[in-house]
Amino acid sequence: MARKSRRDTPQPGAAPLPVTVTDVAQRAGVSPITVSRAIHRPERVNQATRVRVLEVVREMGYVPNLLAGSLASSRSRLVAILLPTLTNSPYSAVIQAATDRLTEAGYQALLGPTSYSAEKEGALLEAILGRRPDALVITGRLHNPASRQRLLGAGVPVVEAWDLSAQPLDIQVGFSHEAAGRHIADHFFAKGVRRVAAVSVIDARAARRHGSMAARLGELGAPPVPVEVRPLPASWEVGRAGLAALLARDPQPPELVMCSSDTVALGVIAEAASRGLRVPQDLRVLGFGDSVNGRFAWPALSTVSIHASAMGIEVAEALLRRFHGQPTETHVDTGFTLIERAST
Amino acid sequence: MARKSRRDTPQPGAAPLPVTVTDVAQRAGVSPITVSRAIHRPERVNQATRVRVLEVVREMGYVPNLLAGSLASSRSRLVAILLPTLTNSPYSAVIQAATDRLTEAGYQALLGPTSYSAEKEGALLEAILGRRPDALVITGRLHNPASRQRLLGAGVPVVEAWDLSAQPLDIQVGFSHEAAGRHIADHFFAKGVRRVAAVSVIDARAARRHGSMAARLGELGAPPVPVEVRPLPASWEVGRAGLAALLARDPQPPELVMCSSDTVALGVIAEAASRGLRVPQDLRVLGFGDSVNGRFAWPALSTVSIHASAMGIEVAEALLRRFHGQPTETHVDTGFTLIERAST
DNA sequence: CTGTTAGCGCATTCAA
DNA sequence: TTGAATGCGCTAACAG
Repeated sequence: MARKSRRDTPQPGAAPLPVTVTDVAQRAGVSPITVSRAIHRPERVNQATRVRVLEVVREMGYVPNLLAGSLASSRSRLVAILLPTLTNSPYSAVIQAATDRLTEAGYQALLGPTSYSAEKEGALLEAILGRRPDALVITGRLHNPASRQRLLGAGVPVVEAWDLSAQPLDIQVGFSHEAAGRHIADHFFAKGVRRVAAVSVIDARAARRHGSMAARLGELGAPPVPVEVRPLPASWEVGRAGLAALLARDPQPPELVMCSSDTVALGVIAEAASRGLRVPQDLRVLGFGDSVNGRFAWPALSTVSIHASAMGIEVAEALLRRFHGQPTETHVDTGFTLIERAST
Repeated sequence: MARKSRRDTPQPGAAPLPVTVTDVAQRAGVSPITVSRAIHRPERVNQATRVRVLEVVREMGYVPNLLAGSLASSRSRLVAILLPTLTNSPYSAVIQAATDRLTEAGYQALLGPTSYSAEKEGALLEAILGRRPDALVITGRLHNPASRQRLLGAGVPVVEAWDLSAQPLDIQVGFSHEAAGRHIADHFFAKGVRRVAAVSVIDARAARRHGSMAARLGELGAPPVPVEVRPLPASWEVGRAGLAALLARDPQPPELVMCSSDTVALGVIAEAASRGLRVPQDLRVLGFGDSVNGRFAWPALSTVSIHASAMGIEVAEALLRRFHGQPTETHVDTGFTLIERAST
């Protein structure tokens, strides 16, 4: 025979069974569905009934089982967010903001770190899709192209956050690296800066930035931009060695060094200091990301801020609109801001 | 009448319904339970059957609905991890390691940022418990004491990660701030260091560390330890102002400045540099957390490393043991290591 | 080794 | 405004 309900014969020694709608309903003298409504659609329940039911809910410590609720309603109120890693993620501020907003709206974030082999990425995706999230947010890149296909087939809204690229899966929220590069060129050219160099780690996005900057400077008539590219990870050492290499090529320091990140920029500043070069008088330094300054209060680092909070909120808002059946734009540019501090 | 199955009359225009066990079972010519077993307990299924079923699974792109599975089995394979915030969390490395290990073992991490009002913390907990996690991991502190009660009542294993405190909820994995303080005292005293000062943000844990260090130094016969305590957040500025204040009190620099974090320590180093004090020749500087060096390759910062990865793995292992019904220690000390770099 | 039966806890649908 | 019946998709328990 099949199993009998665990609730039929309450074992004395057994662990206390979690309270269910039915338990609450019995105590309150109503049907289970009325309890459900009292919680989720209070306006559709008679005031007196509602008060009584909610009182029982409180005193019994009832916590609705969202697994059951999700299964029954086919809405999990779960938004899965893929990110490369929890530590040192440039996306964490975006994710934090998105999570906050989604939480307000009654959704929960399910975070999935993808920084494994492309093979394990598949397993992760499977595990995530198995929870039937109402949407997916991707930050960083998917290693496995098959994963993209799988997402498309899942019939779930997908937001790609951070940068705007050519092949959107569904919704994109981010900024344009090319626009950032051009903006930097225009800004400093207008200030009279001509001789510009770049120090960067090996990174396709960083390359798009300094590539666009160099191209724009070329259009404006500035001299070519020497670029020092060095292997990951981004560290102070990259900046130090980068500036050293630039100066080895040409002893006259550039007027501006554009860096692939704030961390690298700090290294450039350190190297400049050790050579007696004053920042910004002798050498301007531009970082990227505004990820360092807030934490370390370094006054001499200019940077490009990418509006992480605004971006996260846009991610959430776009999804909420989609959930509510409202029309959704597929391309949200949250822009960036060039922040000048003492160094420039 | 009650609703009819959505599957009864497949609407032509409707979204494609997700594949279910039943769909797979029919195609493979077996019963649903056999499909379930082929996936989760392959060893209990005939080789030929299994191969055939898994083939159908693949070709139909079947992704098991974990909501339904969890509901039926009362095991969600979800481990909820509470953390203060995603950004700049000192716990992120611990969480990353724990998540990795849990993922390997077939569990998923559900992250919940608690950095809201104590009131919202209750709502977050409710939302999390509603997913019926198999365990909870807490990093940082719960704002609301009522939350602790709620957790105890939930009948779910709880791990408190990071530090060892007096009142364990269930399992604790971490290190002792007092032991760290004493270790620092013993270590530097043995090296002949006597005049020690501390710069710290307002933080109970940091206070436990420098308090223990000062007490131990007192026992050893060293002079009293002046302490500069400043408001959060921890920044370079704290370290700069802290050292300046110490030197204002006593122009002769201490032999060692113990800082509440690496960030603060970098500020002390910067301030020392600006005053022409050599680190470590004139002044040794000790940070805490080893959170900065890996990213910024700063060679002159000694620190206390708290073994975040090991800690995260211990968190996961403790839970896995508990899940498997094995005896669980309630107090795992993952220790710390004093890392000396050029600055000391 | 495989199948049958029933139930996990809730929300949807329809009826009263 | 409230309730009854039923199904969401899966797995535990037992029978064969």
